[in-house]
Amino acid sequence: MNRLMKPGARERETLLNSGLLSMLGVESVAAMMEIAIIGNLPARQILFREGEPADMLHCVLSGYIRLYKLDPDGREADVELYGPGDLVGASVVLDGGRYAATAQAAEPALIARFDLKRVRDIANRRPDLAVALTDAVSAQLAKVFGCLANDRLHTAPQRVARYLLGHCPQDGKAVSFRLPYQKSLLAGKLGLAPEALSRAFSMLRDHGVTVRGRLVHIGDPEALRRL
Amino acid sequence: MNRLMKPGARERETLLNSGLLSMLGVESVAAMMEIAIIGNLPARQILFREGEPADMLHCVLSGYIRLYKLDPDGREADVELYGPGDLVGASVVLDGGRYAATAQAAEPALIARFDLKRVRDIANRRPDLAVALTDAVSAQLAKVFGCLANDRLHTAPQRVARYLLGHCPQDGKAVSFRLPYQKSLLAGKLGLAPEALSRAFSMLRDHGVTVRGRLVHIGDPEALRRL
DNA sequence: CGTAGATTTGACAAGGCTCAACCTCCGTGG
DNA sequence: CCACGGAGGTTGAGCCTTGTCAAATCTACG
Repeated sequence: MNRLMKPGARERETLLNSGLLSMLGVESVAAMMEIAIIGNLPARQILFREGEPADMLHCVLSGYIRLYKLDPDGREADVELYGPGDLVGASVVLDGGRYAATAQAAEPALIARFDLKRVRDIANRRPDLAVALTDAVSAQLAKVFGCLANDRLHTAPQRVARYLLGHCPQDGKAVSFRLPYQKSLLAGKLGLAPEALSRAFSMLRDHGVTVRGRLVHIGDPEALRRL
Repeated sequence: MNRLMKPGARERETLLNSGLLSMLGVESVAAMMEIAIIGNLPARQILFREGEPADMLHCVLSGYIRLYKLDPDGREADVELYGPGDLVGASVVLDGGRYAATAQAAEPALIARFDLKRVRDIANRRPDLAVALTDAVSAQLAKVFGCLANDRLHTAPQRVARYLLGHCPQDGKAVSFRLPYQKSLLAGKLGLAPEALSRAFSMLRDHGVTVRGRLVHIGDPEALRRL
């Protein structure tokens, strides 16, 4: 990890808007700020590995962090992709616990780190933090349930269509936007091989979806929804 | 729901050993006991449906509760299977939240219900409850991560082998045991069609696994692990 | 302008779902 | 006591989807 530091004005600002801190009272925010350490991760840097004793909680400030599990044979399966504001490693607020998966910076990223022991100390004193943590983890759980069901119920083109719809305004108008990360990352997030994602995109061409690089244009959101 | 009642001696005993209550101090246990309502569910009874406003937290005392999500077309995908001691619906300790999936008794079951508002009240006063909730939800999150990765990395026979190994003593000796529930439930839990589970079992016959009804015999756990 | 990395495409094979038939317990009622 | 019927489970056939490997392109950025 490069350049450890105390949060400066920029970082405090971002942290205040993060999923966790934004739910806290001023005193808990202050306590968390007190123990926050900002770190700058180069792309591909590992934050922690599956099975290691968990000693840190992380919050993404910018960039993306990929959470994945390894096969005995070395194959990887992504289980989550965290972006700005997300809590990483919340699956082990358990003390004495171990990380359930490996976390890696998918691109250069800025994160805040909190010593897990100290977080628990604060949580034991300040219920608002404990409750906010529960809420954060609950939300992640709900999201993963959705992902699991999505995997089991829908084909690749359907999953991609859903993903795209999730990034559209809900009115039925045509839209364009930029994918927030590489396609290979998106493929992993959706549980697909990159080739399958590519093929899914080309099938969606027949349904009004145009992709050039990271730029996506959706001609008819309603048509996508009908897939 | 049939026969609502205050917990009797039997139920208090079981509750005390549940994942959540066993981590609490005596006063929090008392507070939770105070608001617990015991309910008796016939098989197939729905506890709550996906999308409904969440107002209750549940804890399984006996039997199994299946958590699943529905497709627009009516197909179901199981996302979790809760047994005795497990917390159901923890994915929404969020206030104002909605249930993320539908919960149904897979067989006649006994459960404890807690009013979610009151649980939050207690959690706001007693950090040990808030922290215990976080731990419970974290553990579920870690489990689902495992499930998702398992789905994406392993074939049907491999998933079944892993499941069986998870129910063996870890020494390498041969063992027999009873499946805790029907095969169709197990299939859902593993993300398989019942036919696929059946075929997986028959492939595992070549690796020392014998299945008759719910009785499973594993001749050589080590061989299974090597799959 | 070149190179490393990212993406696409094609050919294949394997894996798992669906449908449909059959089988095996078991409990019920004649 | 036996036939019947239903639920759960197994088996077979065919098809669709997706992972894998290899090669061709493409793209970003130094």
